[in-house]
Amino acid sequence: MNKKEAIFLLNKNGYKTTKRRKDILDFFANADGYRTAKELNDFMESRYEGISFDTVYRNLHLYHELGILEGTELKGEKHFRMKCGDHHHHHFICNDCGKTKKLDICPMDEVEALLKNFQVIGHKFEVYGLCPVCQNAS
Amino acid sequence: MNKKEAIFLLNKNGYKTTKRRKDILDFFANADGYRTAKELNDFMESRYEGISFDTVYRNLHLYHELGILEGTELKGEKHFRMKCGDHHHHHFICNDCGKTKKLDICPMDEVEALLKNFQVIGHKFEVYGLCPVCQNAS
DNA sequence: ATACATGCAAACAATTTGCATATTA
DNA sequence: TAATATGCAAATTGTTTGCATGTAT
Repeated sequence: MNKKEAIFLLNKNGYKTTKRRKDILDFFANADGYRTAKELNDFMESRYEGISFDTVYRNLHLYHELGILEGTELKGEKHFRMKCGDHHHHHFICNDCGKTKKLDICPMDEVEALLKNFQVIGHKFEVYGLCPVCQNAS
Repeated sequence: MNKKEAIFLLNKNGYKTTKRRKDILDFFANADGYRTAKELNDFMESRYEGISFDTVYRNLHLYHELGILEGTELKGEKHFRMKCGDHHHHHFICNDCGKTKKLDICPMDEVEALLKNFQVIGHKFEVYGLCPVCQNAS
């Protein structure tokens, strides 16, 4: 997902492209990894005098609903990143900077065979650690 | 982990075995799956007039710290279950009842090969869906 | 012009803390 | 009895809502 596609999705669903919404997309486009509502709000505060947390939350929720962002829970906090929608995959996620690396492995084929009488609806596979950059920093 | 081992761990670390703590262990021993703080509190309220949420939270936190319980985020809420400590594995988790089925597959061997310059610290692999019982119920 | 978006304030929910009292070892 | 656990009330944090005003289409 990139900014242009996201704006198309917004308009298609009857939502307006405001300056704030575009800046939120810029933030995630540059982030290249998982970010919290707080981090986004800090960024937005640096651009707008008196922006409020509700705008941040409302738009995070909207973007998540529209499939522009995907969310996960890291270290007890909700994190979001731009959804990468090409094909199914999982991520390595850096504990320090939140950046991600795509993992082109999915264990579900093997697993489904073990779950004959169970209805599988979804799954989560995430690997955590330190990326090369953050290893050197610490 | 069973109740006896948990109490041993409590004492070993200088914590006392109160009636409430034993009941919390009973709750998780019978649950056989993931439960929320709210569900535990409801159970405790049925046994104690005027028990307070802080006792529940404090003990969940303590048990988690001691490795008696393990936690995960399901449907936006923190859930806990008795830790099963024999050998490394993952779980199928029923979206309805929270019960789990052990999955004796771990995809990490394959994955580590992809992460040569990354320091892997942990991982999460969970499968969600409906167990046979809950499929019939709905 | 109309409908949607935002800021503000307030509400709400989940979780944590300080302190006096009660309980365990 | 000495140290830990609990209940209560209040504080903290994260998130959501109603409403008047502002802005995009």
